Amino acid sequence: MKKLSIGQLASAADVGIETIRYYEREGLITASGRTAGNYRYFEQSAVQRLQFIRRAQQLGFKLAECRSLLDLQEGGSRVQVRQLASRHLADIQARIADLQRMQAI
Amino acid sequence: MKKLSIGQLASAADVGIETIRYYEREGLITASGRTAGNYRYFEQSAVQRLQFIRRAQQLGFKLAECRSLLDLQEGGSRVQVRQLASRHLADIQARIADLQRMQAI
DNA sequence: CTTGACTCTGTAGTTGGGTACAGGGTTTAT
DNA sequence: ATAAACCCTGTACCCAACTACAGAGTCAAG
Repeated sequence: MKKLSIGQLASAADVGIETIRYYEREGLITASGRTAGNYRYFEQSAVQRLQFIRRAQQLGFKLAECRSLLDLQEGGSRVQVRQLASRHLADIQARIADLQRMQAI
Repeated sequence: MKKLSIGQLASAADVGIETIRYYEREGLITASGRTAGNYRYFEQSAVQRLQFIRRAQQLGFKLAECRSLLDLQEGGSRVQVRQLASRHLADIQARIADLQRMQAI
């Protein structure tokens, strides 16, 4: 499969280039290599990875939590990912119920 | 009903004193008055107001959005509050569904 | 082979949402 | 009446998560 430059990845995943470099520094994503001229290149799967991060983030996961989720995923322990995620989702659903219960809303 | 000092309000609503003063600066809460010695005092209802803010925040509302919600509430337009909130909740639920749909999780 | 778009590192600035004093005045319990 | 606990303003600092350069090197279309 064709590799992606950082700019191509950025527009495919709809995030900024600087954001990708930031995520790399924070250990959330890794370029699969560098060109002779030191340009990063990424696998197509990086698009999904970024989308995963974005979604988890929108659900209130912090970047460090996203990293944990991705690490677990990497280690192949789907069960743990599911547990971590559903604990978080349960939390969110409780908060929603909470808010809905408030007569003010 | 007995009024609350900022410290009493803070512990009743389980937020920091500095946070309350910050919310006041940002227009999210107002002291109902000041003592002769310039101490703020708050109504009991301020506790609910702070809890409302905290809950909305945990659901991903920004402080400015909380302020809008509270303003609408103040204006008595429950319907608009409900609309704004449920639009947001729908959004969250869509994101949850989204994440759940990702086979990765 | 040029030129314009792209990327590199490094550093600095921004925004949102607080949190921490300093240096002072006020309340309250005894 | 006095000491401990509380509160005041103002300013500065903090963290997360970006975002914006600067100055220099690289790539690709014509």
